Amino acid sequence: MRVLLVEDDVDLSRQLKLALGDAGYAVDHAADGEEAHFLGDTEPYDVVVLDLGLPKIDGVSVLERWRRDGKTTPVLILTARGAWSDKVSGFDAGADDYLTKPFHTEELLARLRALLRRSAGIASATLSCGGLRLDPRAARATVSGEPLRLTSLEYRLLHYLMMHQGRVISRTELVEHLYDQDFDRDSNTIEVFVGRLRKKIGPDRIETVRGLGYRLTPLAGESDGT
Amino acid sequence: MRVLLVEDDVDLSRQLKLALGDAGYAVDHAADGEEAHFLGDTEPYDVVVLDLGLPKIDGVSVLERWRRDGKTTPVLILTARGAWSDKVSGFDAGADDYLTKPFHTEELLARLRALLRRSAGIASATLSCGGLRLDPRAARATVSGEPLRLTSLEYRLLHYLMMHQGRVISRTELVEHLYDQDFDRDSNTIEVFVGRLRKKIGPDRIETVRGLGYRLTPLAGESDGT
DNA sequence: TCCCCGGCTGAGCGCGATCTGAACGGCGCG
DNA sequence: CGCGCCGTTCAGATCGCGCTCAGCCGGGGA
Repeated sequence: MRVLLVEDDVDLSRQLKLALGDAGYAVDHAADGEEAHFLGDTEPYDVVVLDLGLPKIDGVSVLERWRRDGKTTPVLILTARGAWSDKVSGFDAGADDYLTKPFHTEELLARLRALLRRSAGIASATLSCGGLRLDPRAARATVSGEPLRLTSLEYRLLHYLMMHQGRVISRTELVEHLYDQDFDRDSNTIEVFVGRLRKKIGPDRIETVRGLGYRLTPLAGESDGT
Repeated sequence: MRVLLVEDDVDLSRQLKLALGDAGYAVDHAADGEEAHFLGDTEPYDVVVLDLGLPKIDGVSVLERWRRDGKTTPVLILTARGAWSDKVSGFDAGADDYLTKPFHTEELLARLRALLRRSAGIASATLSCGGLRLDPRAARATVSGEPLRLTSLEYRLLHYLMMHQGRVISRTELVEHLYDQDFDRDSNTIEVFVGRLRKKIGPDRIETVRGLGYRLTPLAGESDGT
């Protein structure tokens, strides 16, 4: 999952970037509204954390523009305590959630998880597919009850696949959502990791669709509608 | 499905060509308005992605000419940010959708799917015909619930047939829509692939109309559940 | 009936896509 | 500072796909 963090306070943004990174997100950071707007337009984020008090262009304006352009990426707004009007206008502008500063990193993470879940149209807090099960809260996955030992990237890969199970995901899409901006596009890391993941969760789970990408096959008996 | 990509920016067009190819389209590329106009006149595209700022002939003019000539191919326009007047004149000229640069590849793909669906007069996001069902979003097809394992070309073939079920499709038409420009016209690949497809979806689905082509027969008793 | 033409099919080939094992280099930790 | 873990790279192996070819079949007209 890839997140755009828009925050001008240097300390806070560094701290958040770390926390988000630790939580397994690929993080891009924008320090002002202009940069935020550009990045959000350019890169396919899964979710945006948007501070409102920003240099150059105000957060609300950035959000408004995105929405006017038809972007539906979930946005979580950070507001200063008591800045009530900000909150309202933020929601009006199309925010999906908000959080008042100061806050606990934990809460931010929880809200992000919820947002991602909602935006993927998934009800339950844990993902499952066949004997596979993944709990974003604990960042832990199991195959038929057995806990898996996954590295960070393996986990992220599995997470993304499970969020979009049944769909063919192109290598490009994976790269765009697992990594942040600067990443060498022609490299076969994805293949390598798919390989490693297969070795851990069983070879039949991830189907490769030649010329298109990969698909995590939801075995029969799944509820979850698209 | 075959798409004409009209874009003069070298980097962007290369990137888009890749992405479109990945998504299973046959892609032709025109780098200026003249070429675009010629290709659009000559080849039967299913959809056109048209950049507006073009050398030689402007995108809007190209579109206007096509429309004047009676072409109804859906056209998606790419505009530079904020070029509002372009957008308006683009719509006036007969565009079906627009996207402002920069944009996410995924959004372009989603909009193209929507356009193709709309242009075929199909409401539901998934195609169905008899026990056959095809979901373009997941790039997956099923026969009476059983998932099919189709190769890229088999899938494209089936997709095209299902989009035009009930109509006789000539071999030429198939070739023109499944491949890009340079393709050896006297070859029997189509027959081979029809054969393979029949083997996978059952022999009675695709009817041969001698001397004319093939027809996918929509059996009686369709309910179609979205 | 025989021949011609269009369509069908099984086999096989070449290429590019994908996989995989091994090795490298950075980083954190003891 | 040495060790182990991890992400990445590379090169060779492998495999599947799309295409061609050649022969077969079946229908229809002469």
